[in-house]
Amino acid sequence: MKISASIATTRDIAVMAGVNQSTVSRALAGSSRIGARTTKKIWKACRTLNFVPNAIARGLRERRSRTLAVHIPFGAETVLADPFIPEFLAGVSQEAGRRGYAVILSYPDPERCGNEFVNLVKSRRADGIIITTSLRQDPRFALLARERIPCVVARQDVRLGAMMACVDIDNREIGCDAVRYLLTQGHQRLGIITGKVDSLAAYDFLAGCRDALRERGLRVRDARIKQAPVTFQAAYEATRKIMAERPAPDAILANTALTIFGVLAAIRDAGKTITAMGIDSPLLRGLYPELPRIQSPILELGKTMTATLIEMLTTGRRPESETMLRARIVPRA
Amino acid sequence: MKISASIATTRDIAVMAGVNQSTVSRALAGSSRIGARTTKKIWKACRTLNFVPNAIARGLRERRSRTLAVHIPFGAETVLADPFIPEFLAGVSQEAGRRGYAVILSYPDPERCGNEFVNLVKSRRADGIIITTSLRQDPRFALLARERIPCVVARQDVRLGAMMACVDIDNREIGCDAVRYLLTQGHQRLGIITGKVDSLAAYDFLAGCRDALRERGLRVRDARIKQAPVTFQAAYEATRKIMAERPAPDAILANTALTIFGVLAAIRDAGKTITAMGIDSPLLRGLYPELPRIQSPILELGKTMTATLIEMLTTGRRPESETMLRARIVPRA
DNA sequence: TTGAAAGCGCTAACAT
DNA sequence: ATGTTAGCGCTTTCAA
Repeated sequence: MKISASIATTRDIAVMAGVNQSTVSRALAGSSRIGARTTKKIWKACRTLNFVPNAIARGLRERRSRTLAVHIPFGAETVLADPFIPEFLAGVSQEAGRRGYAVILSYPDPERCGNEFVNLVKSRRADGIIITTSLRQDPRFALLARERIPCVVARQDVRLGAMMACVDIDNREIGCDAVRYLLTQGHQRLGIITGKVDSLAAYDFLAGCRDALRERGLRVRDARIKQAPVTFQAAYEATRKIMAERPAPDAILANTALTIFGVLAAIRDAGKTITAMGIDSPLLRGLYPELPRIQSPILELGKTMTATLIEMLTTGRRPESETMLRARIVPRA
Repeated sequence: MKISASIATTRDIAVMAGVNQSTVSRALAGSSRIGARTTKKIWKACRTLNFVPNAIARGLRERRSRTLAVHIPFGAETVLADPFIPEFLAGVSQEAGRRGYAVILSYPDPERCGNEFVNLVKSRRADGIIITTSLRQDPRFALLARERIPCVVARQDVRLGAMMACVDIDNREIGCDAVRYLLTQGHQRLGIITGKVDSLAAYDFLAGCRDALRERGLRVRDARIKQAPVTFQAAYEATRKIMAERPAPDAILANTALTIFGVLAAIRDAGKTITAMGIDSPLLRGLYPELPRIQSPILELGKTMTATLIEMLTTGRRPESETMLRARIVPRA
């Protein structure tokens, strides 16, 4: 019985197949100029020895690890509850796996510095970074540009470094489409709950809302707009305040998967029946199937960011333009 | 201006500090027998050259990558929505980071085979695996044992391999405590919604429920027990069925963070006011602050599994016993 | 206390 | 079509 089934090296394969070690390497890499007979012998040896190539050795030699890091720099409370995260990670993981890349997870540790994620690349553990921050003027971006870290980011108001690409969901369009939809449905006085303005997502979303309001000849200040942290509690409180204003809103719009639940709870507790519209999630769909929703392509976002990063790592150049993903409005049932 | 700030090697440091490359290596490893003056020079050179050690090279030499993989083998729909995941990953990531380990994410790709996670270790990308499956008789376990993969798993009914350790939340205790609590509160006819029996979590949870029922002299069949997939819809339907039975239940208990919402929706739609009790989450706490809840130590589970795996990798031996984490009952507000 | 040298397992340039 | 050889950047004997 074999003691250990997994320490076979290309050398062992070479010995068993009676060829040179570099021939093994070539055969496994799919080089064309290898004899059919030799190839067969090599593959057989691989199977019997249960060979799996040592990715570390390959990485050292090739100077890349075929691994990418995904950094999720939210505040602690959001990180633990946002339904965005599992779906996004699944997208990243699937696309990376399909292309032979592994994924390193880089959560921020609230206790620590928070910039170690660049070291994942500098230490060659990862070839590039996917970073989901939505902060405006995030200091991380200067760092990434300065260190020349290949990365894909959500759209930013900063100049992109040479190895930075942009993929995002078009939040401005979301805001615009959502407001248009609600107005079309006959709603007159909208309440809008967004994250704080230091979030680019909230900023863009609001800009889109304003576009749609103006388009209909409505003054922006006719809408009740509240900016609150992306937590259940904050959204709840903001909604209560909006509902207390006169004239009272007849529809409320929220721009994150989490806050819409705070909105709904506040509406319920006030005993009102106001239409609420928010980002779709399995839970929202289940709890309030009748409500209109914004379907954000989170899985696709993860996949596209990943594909873009790998493309950039492969070609060595960043794409000419940003990629903007479209969300979809799911009308009231 | 430096073209690239991050390709410095120990050799470069050595040249700059005027010492041998191996001296640099020793100094950085914190070897005691290095002159104070030399150490100082080396550190200075590291700072000016912006040195970050190449983890790949070190991994090749040390034959370990100081990286661990976390594998999340749920069904697709659950993976995308389960609030368990972000919190668990945060726990893993924090503990790993604190100990100088990186974390590789291994989601299953529904399209693919699903056993590639063992290759993460065989290819030396990871030193060990954290695996969160809760399936009874999961075939993965035989595989992990056969391949001698160091891993930490949730408690299983299988014999553990030499390098397998167990850390789990005590689901039996949860079931027992929850039923006891509801009975103490004066509820007489419990409905219980769990995942399917092929889930060990559901199995143990039910066993605990039975313990508590018997303890009070109640027959198990007096409780309405429904086993449904861990999805919103399934829980909703199961709850409707339970509520239709006679005598009708006066409290319903659910054992996952997701299903409780299906239960609550069904109760709401039926226009009843039945107590529901489920696993705590920020959303549940926000939406129904008055309900009793089961507080599962998910973050701690992630941390403990990680600590256990690293301990095992360091010592080379698995711990003598399983670790069981306790959940806490949060009473009705 | 430090230097010299070997080698982890792989790829690739150069020979044959 | 295949063999030879030289490293990738680090840790770790073995000498001095």
